[in-house]
Amino acid sequence: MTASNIRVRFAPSPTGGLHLGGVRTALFNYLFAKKNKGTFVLRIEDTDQGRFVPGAEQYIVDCLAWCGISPDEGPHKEGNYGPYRQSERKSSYREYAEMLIEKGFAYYAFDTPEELEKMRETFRSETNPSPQYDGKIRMKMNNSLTLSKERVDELLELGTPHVVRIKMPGATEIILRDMIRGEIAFNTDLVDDKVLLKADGMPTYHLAVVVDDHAMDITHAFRGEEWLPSAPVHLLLWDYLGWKNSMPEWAHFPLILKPDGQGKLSKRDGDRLGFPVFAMDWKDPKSDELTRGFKEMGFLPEAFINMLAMLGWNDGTGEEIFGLDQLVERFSIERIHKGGAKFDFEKAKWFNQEWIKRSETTRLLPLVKEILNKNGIHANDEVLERLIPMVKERCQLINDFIPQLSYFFKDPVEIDIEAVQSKWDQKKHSFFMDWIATLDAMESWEMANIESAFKEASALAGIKPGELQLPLRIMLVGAKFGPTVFDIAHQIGKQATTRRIENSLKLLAQ
RNA sequence: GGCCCGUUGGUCAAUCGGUUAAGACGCCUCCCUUUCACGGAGGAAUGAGGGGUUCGAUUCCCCUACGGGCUACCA
Repeated sequence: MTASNIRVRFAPSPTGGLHLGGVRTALFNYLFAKKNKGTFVLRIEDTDQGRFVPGAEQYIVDCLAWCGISPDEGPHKEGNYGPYRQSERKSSYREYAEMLIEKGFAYYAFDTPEELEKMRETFRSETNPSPQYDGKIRMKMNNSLTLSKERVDELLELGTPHVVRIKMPGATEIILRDMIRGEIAFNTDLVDDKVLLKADGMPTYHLAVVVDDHAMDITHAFRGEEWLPSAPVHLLLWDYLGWKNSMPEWAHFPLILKPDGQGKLSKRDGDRLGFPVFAMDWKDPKSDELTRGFKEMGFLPEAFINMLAMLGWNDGTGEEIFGLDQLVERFSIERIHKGGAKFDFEKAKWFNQEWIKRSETTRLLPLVKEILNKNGIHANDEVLERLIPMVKERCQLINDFIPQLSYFFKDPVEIDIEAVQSKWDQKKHSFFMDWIATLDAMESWEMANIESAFKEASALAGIKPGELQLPLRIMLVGAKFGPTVFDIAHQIGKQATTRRIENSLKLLAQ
């Protein structure tokens, strides 16, 4: 087990809740790193102060921890490549931007936002709805390519706001080799002069990703498909900066799409369709708006991760239930799909149910206990150890343990009396009256005894036991669900059993 | 509009030129159970369209259609 020099990173922006797609990108990075005995780095891309949201970084760290895919290095776990926040690396970017200018691969641009808007307006047309700052128009703009050296120096000296743009070469074909998609060719004539360094001195993603991937010795750069169009810029930068030989291998992951309609999955879809999109609850610090997460909705992290891994990847065997260790063992970038996958919440819940079914009681107990506590039911471990195995296969979500377990602790409030009323008669009433008396006299409260007493009494009354079981269930549980009735009676005890029967008999008598 | 990526049942998907085109979710039927669930047995449902290449295309190529992404001093 020797450590390799494989290094990958997950590089989110701390702008809000951590989205499904983000977690999957992190997961695939993690799996690849672990599979290859490499290092998984977390880098915070907080270069946009306008979108920075306090608390979002800690939230990301917490989400990854919940999922069991914590980074080996990051802002909260220092390694040899820190700092891991781009805002703290700010000073390093400008020198690279200037190096590019010196080499003639980039230039200063002094155009104001208004001038840029004006440019877009004047060049906008039917055939060109979004004009770019590119090779065709850069000579018409306010930059160090069009201004005299003296004027540029003067402007810089005056502290005039400016950006640095890459000077895209003309008529060049750039080829990206993608581990999933193979070779993809781009024509540089069609790519614009992207801003590399913003007026506030912060780099854009384009510069930062290259500088930092290089600085952090990243060997494999994986990200979402939305980055494909700007890949030629990144490729060029690796070349221009003189690092071509150490450029990482690339892979662009397919997107996770909306279950209905089209487009990539967004937080709004979750709100609209009633399922979570974020890993954990996220409370926006500005609006105080709370967005529900998979964790709080009752998902096991094992299931969440498993479901995510199978969205856009599989190992070809047809097996679907994998723990993190198995995923690490079987994972391969090459088997990731090219096409996007629509998110299916029903399937997600199925994964969770499978994991609940397979989980040991000791795994489930603290989670069940917590959720019960929140709902005013304080059960001790001993009781829960008996009860959880009885109901767990009926639960898709951890939260389902509430209805499945609460009648063991509290008499049902809502009793589906209508379910028995239509077939109710005096004979059945007498049966239950008699049976209560029998129960009362019973000295050993064991399930077998309860059941045999029930069968004997029903034979005596001349009613099929089956016809009496449903009423009994309604009396004890309040509705048509739950394990064997005699099991329930046994668990809740003699007192509760007779009390619940009596209460229901009163209701039926009305 | 341009550029790029994609397209096997409703959804997730296997197949890497020759299969009755797996499997899973969901749906339906039945069995187990006079509850619900689990479990078991079945069922309906798929290669976007058109050209090639080939003895043979879901698989390779081209075109079209459709879907998606990008087209910010956001990532």
